[in-house]
Amino acid sequence: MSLRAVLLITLQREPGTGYDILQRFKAGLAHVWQASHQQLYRELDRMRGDGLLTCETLPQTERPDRKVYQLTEAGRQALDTWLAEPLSTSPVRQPLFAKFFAWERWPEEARRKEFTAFRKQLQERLTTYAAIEREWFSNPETLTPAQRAPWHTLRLGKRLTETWVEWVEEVMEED
Amino acid sequence: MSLRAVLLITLQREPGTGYDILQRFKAGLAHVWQASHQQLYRELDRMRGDGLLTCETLPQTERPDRKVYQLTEAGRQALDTWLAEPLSTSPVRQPLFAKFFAWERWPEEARRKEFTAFRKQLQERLTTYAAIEREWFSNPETLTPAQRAPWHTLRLGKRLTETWVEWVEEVMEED
DNA sequence: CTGTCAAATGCAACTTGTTGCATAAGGCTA
DNA sequence: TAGCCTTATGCAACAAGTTGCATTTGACAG
Repeated sequence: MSLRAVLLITLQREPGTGYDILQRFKAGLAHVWQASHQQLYRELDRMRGDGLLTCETLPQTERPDRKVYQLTEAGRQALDTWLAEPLSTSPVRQPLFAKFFAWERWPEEARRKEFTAFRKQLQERLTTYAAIEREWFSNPETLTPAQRAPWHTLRLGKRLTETWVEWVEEVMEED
Repeated sequence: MSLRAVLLITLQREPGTGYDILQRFKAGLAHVWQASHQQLYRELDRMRGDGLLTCETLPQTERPDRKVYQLTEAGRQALDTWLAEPLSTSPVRQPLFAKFFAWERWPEEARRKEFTAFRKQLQERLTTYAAIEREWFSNPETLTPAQRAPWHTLRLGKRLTETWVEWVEEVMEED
């Protein structure tokens, strides 16, 4: 259901095509949700089938046609219903932690590589966050509550990632 | 693949039945991996089919039979292969963040309820962590590296959860 | 002039995870 | 004595996510 909800949210803010949404996923929405183009196109078509979206095909010369999706009244209602009901907790799945539980069989070199690569990923993520913050939230005091909300999510993402980095570095140092 | 890996790890430490593993999942492994009994039984049977596990049926009077699974050599090898190769990054999926992106349509009351329930979950998680810490890691200095590793995962879990709690409280206060 | 990238869409097969239901016997509680 | 909990296993249908492949045109690099 959650992919649906995310699509309802982005299309409610602004109608668009599968490709558009993919770009949004790569930009600011990247720390909220990620999905492949296959998944998007399939889900959009299903949502249209379920009456949550309308689809308008804009023919283009020199390019494949664009299919612009837009919320219907049923779509807006579905979104409101989803917002109103509390989220269920998602199951814990931490493959990295699993490796820690097999410490004896985990070769030292592989371990080091894993930690290094992982820290690099985390630091790249921090760079991305910083870029988003600069571009969209340069002065947080002037934001409206609705604009402030996504800023909060970014702040948390940053703090969590920092916590991860500290931890990996501690583990690496000790190892 | 990761569920497989987790099963290989737990069964390598000690052979057991699907039900046993389910209990381990509820106890110390709960902050690493969670899965339903249906998933476990199905996966165990497939792994046996793939030659990673052997299965011995212990008949019990007055109870359904127990099927004790144990790693084969191929199973140990599969585990080592998995440990040696670096983990791929898992896609971001944060339904709560998604709601923040629909702030205007998210009714205040639903928001408050969500935050309160969420904070409660986080605090319960912290309680669980504390219990695990008391039971298994009461004096960390005396641990061997292999015992120390899962303790690290617990520490990170704790810190991340604390970060979440701080954040939710900030957001609640501001809202 | 060949290859790759970007724009734009999609199908098909597969794996993974969820939900609902089922069985069977003993113990415990109202 | 009826109903639920625990032990112990599973099937079947479905939903969600992944992987591999395919199409069309223009632009740009080597």
